Amino acid sequence: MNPLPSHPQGDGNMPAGASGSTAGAGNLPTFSPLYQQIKALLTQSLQSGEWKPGELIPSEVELAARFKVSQGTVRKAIDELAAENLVMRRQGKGTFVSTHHEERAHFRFLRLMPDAGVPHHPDNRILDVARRSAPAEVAQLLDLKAGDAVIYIRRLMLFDGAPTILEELWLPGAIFKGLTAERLDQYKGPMYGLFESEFGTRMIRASEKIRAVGADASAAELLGVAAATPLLFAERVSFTYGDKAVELRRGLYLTAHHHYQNDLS
Amino acid sequence: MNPLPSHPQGDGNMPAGASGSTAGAGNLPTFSPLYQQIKALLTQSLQSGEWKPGELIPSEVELAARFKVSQGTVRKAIDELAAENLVMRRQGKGTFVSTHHEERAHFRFLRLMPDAGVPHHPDNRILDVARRSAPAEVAQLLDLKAGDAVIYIRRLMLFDGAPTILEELWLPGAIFKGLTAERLDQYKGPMYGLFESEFGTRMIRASEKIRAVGADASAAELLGVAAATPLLFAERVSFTYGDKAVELRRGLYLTAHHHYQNDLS
DNA sequence: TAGTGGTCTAGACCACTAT
DNA sequence: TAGTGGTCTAGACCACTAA
Repeated sequence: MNPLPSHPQGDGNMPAGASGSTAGAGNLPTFSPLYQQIKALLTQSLQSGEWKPGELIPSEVELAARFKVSQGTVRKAIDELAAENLVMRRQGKGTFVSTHHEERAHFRFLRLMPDAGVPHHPDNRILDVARRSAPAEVAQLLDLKAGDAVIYIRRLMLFDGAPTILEELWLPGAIFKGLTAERLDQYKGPMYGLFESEFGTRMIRASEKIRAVGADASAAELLGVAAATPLLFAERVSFTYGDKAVELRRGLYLTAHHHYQNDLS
Repeated sequence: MNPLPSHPQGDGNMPAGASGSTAGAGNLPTFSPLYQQIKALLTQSLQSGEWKPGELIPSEVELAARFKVSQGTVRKAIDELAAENLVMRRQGKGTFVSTHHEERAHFRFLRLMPDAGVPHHPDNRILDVARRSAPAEVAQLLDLKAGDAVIYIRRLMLFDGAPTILEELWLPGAIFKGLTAERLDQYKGPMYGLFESEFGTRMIRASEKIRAVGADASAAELLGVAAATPLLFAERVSFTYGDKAVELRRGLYLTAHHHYQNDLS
């Protein structure tokens, strides 16, 4: 069956043209190019878990047959997904669902780099895991209702043994049910990898606001610096498919021997 | 004349295929797809000033005829240039060379946003303009020799009347000959616009390293805060075509009512 | 109405990977 | 050798803009 709601194509001999198809007869009058509709369908399959992180998705020819469009149209849809880092193309092998269990993904969201030397993976020390009800401000940023259950995590990250990042995380309780300190302690690697594997929630985009602040007594002690030491403060909201917020993260970065790297273009 | 060094195409009836053409007979054995070669040629025309910022470039069909390739190949080349913000496509009108004289370009490189309200253009107050010889560190970042002539600029930027950014700039003297305090004072709008219009040097990419620091006496006074107030410190190196460094900028940002906005993907 | 970029198709061949 | 993504062509029609 054709999963596309009536796009103007007949026997396959007549080009469809760029006519943005309408959604059925008398339905929503949404117009969009065919490849965008294909892209949306592919995204749905990613979101639903039909194709899981790290897995191979069907080939372009197979998808073209399934959707009854040309390979070029499927290709353009996948091109955009690849540009958004949702999938990865590998010539000769196929197209794979992106995963946070890859070296290259690790440092795309960890922007703190050493001033000298090569980037290392930090050691994590979980300080706190607790189930709480969301404060108003947290609830608003996570698109929850104030008082909804959230999981609160506090951790210290050490680079080469030196405490460098102090982070607080708030996660929607409904999604991350059963996340305990033990599981966090056992887990090696980036937290987004755990979220993806254990909770089926893959972070795909984030928005950060960065400021400079002075260390309070608690942060100063944990980071091993004097009180009022200037720290970089980053507030991050992460989103999964459908622009759904799934994490609020507030980090204090010690930038004595590290810097936040950003490339503008 | 065919500006492409012998790509394997005959009478125009035989598809060229994806064979990366060699550069002439017995020349550099560099292989690259046709569209990448076209892209390089287009970039040359941008760099040389054949098409100036804001201007319309030739249409896809005209370029296809000029280079003796199909329109689809030209299209793919231009697609990449558009993705890199070197050109802007406008349906029905044509493809235009990007320019810093556009609203949308202003805030792509000015990442400091007000915590509340809409972004405003800052007022600039030039504090200092001087011709100097490049310190070793500056020379290294700008890919100059230590002692080479550089232009040093110091300025204060005010948002809604409040001093918020204190910046130092180092520019290669050879490129920005004749840049005076008067011209900087007279000029309204982003400095990159002036660089582009008056000096034919267009910034297209930048790399920033960000830290938190405490305000020294001088910065504190100019920004109207107490000494040791935490400030965000951003060191930026800007590049023009060919990854040539053309600016070193060091800014201190007061983040009491503003934040550095960054989107990760 | 003419010209531009935007979409879509169909078919060819290439480069790479695995069997 | 078969299958995958990558490149290239040729031609059609659509959406938008301006004269």
